[in-house]
Amino acid sequence: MPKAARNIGLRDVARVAGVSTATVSRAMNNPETVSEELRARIASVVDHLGWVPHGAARALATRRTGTIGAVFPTLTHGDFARAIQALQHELSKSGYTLLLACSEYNPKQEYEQVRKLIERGVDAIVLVGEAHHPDVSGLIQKNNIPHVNTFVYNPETHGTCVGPDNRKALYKLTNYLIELGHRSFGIVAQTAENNDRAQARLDGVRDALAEKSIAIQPRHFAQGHWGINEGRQLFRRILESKPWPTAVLCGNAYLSVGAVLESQAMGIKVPEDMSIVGYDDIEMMSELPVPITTVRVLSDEVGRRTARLLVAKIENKPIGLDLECDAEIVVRKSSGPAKA
Amino acid sequence: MPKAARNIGLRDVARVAGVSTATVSRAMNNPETVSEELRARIASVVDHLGWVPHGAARALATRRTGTIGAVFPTLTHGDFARAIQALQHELSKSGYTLLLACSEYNPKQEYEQVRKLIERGVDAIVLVGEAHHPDVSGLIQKNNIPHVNTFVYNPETHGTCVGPDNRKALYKLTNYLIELGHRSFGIVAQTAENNDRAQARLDGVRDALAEKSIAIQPRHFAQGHWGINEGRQLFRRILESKPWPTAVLCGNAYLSVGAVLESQAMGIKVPEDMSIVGYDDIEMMSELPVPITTVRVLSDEVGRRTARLLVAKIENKPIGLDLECDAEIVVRKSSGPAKA
DNA sequence: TTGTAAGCGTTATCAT
DNA sequence: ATGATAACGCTTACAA
Repeated sequence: MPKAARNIGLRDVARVAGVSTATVSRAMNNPETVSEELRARIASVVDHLGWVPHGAARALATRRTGTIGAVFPTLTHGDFARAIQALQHELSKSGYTLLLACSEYNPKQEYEQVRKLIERGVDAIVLVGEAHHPDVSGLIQKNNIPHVNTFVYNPETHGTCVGPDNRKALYKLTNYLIELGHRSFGIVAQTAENNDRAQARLDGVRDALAEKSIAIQPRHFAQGHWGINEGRQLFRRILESKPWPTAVLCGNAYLSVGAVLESQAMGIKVPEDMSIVGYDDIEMMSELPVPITTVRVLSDEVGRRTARLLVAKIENKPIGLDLECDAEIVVRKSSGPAKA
Repeated sequence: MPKAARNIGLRDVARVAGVSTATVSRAMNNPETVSEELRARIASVVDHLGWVPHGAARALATRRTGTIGAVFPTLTHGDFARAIQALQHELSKSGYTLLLACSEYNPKQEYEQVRKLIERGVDAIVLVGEAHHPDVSGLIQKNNIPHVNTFVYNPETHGTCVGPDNRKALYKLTNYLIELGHRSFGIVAQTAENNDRAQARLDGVRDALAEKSIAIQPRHFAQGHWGINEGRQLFRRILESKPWPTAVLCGNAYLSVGAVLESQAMGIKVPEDMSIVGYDDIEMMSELPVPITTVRVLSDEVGRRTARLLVAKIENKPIGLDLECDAEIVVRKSSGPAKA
């Protein structure tokens, strides 16, 4: 147990200022209901004593903590990091603070984190994706906590999600390649395990191909996680035997960077011999010798809108906000017409 | 104001289980002091009622929140993100949660964030660097909160910092280049404004050069922030007029990637015509066609050790831990002997 | 406009 | 081993 150093409290301020505790409290939270004179006197005492209100006590009394909980799969992906930063920035404008946790793509861990966050009394919860541990939604419901699923948009669950429509995005991207004449595709996919967004993107590709009766050969399909080196390996595996696909779709930014770097190392001409496209837009993709065609989602925008949506929910205000974020195809040099 | 839905509380559990509130509390926090029978009965009631303890109330009673506050300049730099993730992971093992804020390299904002964190009752605080707003240390001291400065190591402030010795790291790196015969240096520096680590690194370079009476020509010194594109521009600016330096030191990973990509675009042979080195090690640096020599700091390790140090401080345990993190020079193809 | 006093949901100190 | 009960520091009816 820590020392018993009685700290400065509201009562001390009240005593020194010669007013009641209620007045000090009001002076802090509803200044307009306190006479100017007292307000000034109290302010100076607060300053002089260096009093910092005790959040837990306030939380206990108001039943609100001013704290928002977020569980992200990882913080090291640039898009999540940007979203978190924007989320944090926007929330702090409204006086909220971010309580951050990390699930490491593990649903059980996500559940535990959510539980902990609720215990900490968060006023709302932010998650990524719509696929969660079966008990998560029950937990959130039971405690009656506003929540938002990010990086997904699903018309059927409107109002609870903010992000791009992953399926639609890759449906569009695939059709763009089909229009360029491509008929043979390779996929360097991000594993869809515990990742409904990756799954949705894969579905988008498959839907688009199915409409043209194009099938993907098993040997042209490779799955991995994340990382330039992994992208290289998977890309190489797809090209193990000929004939090669004329277009390769990559599941995320880093996989696509790896694929393009490997293609260069192998002496493949991109896009003349082969088109390579990615998902997500990180700076590197436009700076490489062969800039990479990709889908750009403004992650900061996801974060910002999530923040606004949350605040609206917490404060029971109307949601005047478009919850579907654009997923724009950015055409760069790595894609072109299919080789004749 | 939110609805008044009286929630399930400790008293409800006590009532249903037919014991006192004190016993329930004990059963939760010191199970060994409660008879097996009651413990089981209480556990089942807790489960059945779906009771989640109220953190704020607990915090009010114990004067501890189980929450650690951290203020980082940004979350989008890979090294910070990794450190935060490791920090979070390690802290959660000991039952702590991370309250995260972002200063955006703005000291005043950092101060505000620290203040807010203290108000939220954090048990300890994590900052980056040792240069803070003048009032920060007073605030922390006054509230008697354990704190750690990360990504710095300074023997003079031992026990309050965890990280690499930035000055020493670049002193070593510079000497490595000097030993390769380089005498004319260019610097693509990270601006040192509000960034004592960048300053320390710059000092390391200058100290090493000064020992050999080497001066840097003003036109060979460029300063920027972060980003591949910025690295390109600054690199190009340094090469505006001849003679060129034979070695270019870059202030961070992205600046060095930009420099190397630009050197390739300009047809400069690296390392034959020029050596280029960076600081920090991100995956891309080893995957580029010309892998980049750099200084590797294990940011996860910084995060992990910070967590352990904090927990030790909070719980008044001895610190059995090396607080200086290695900064290892990783030699790759981008550096070599100076051109004759 | 200001003061009084009853909570808010736990923990911890006493007794028993 | 268990129970009563006083904190913990603030907010907020309700009274004045």
